[in-house]
Amino acid sequence: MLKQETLSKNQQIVLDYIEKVNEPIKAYSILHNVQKKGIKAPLQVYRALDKLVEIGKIHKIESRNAFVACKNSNCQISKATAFSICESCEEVSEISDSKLSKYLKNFQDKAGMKFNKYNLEFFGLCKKCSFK
Amino acid sequence: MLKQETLSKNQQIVLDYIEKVNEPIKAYSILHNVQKKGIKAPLQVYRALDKLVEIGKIHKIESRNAFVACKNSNCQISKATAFSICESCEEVSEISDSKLSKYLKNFQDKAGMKFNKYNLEFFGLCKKCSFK
DNA sequence: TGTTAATTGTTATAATATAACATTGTGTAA
DNA sequence: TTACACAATGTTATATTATAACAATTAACA
Repeated sequence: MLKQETLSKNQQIVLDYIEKVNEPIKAYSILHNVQKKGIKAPLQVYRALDKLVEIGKIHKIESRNAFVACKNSNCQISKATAFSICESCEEVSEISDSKLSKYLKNFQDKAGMKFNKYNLEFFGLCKKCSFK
Repeated sequence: MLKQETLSKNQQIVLDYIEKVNEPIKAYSILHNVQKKGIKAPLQVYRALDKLVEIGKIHKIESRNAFVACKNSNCQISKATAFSICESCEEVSEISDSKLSKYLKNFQDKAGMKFNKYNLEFFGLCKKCSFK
């Protein structure tokens, strides 16, 4: 079988919802919100999430156990992710900085380990929150 | 009250164990292993973990929900963490690379957000596993 | 010594995620 | 077009990770 070109029903339902809310959202929150579409159980959501992460349509914000839609149209950098996270309002935005990604992709640790993936999460206060 | 200089009893028990195992370990695994020391409940472990993370004695590997002792003696960089993670054997090592940390500390995103903390996790195969 | 904050102990429960198994759908090649 | 292989689905149960709430105790220090 060739690499899947179209999403399955559940995958599409979950992706549609994540793209609609446009902010990090948790698995059980997704579940509550797609039940009207016929998805009834956590596993149905988690399986869709797994696949969507795998193909780069969404990313997991590890420190928050939440998922966001990928903002890099064609998802070429799904194995090289960076986010900024406001510790006050929890706003998350994906960082697309070619210098940063180039730097990290080429990073070699002292043990000579070759990386094929990384995830970077920055924490701080967003502009709005830093003036409060 | 001044900043705490000595660890509390539970904090010390948990830290001792984490330092002894010398690899990432999960909260409930810690719990099982320190029950002989009188720690009975998850909360006792989680509270110790929270404090130890806060003061930089340990770090959380977010993608694995596991905790490791900090390798940087005086823990000055506890707000700037980087790890390499082998996706095969799950070996984790802390990266201490002053160029990398300098680069990331000074990174400015396009929204002008000022960061006070970051966590970076690299994934790949360690030397041993890449020859299997 | 009185006050405040940190820590502890304890029970219960919330939140996140996977196991196991039976069934159905889909692409492709004989 | 049938048979195969694999992906996806549906379902129930359960595992794993983490916090809420509240009472009691301990430690620092003005």
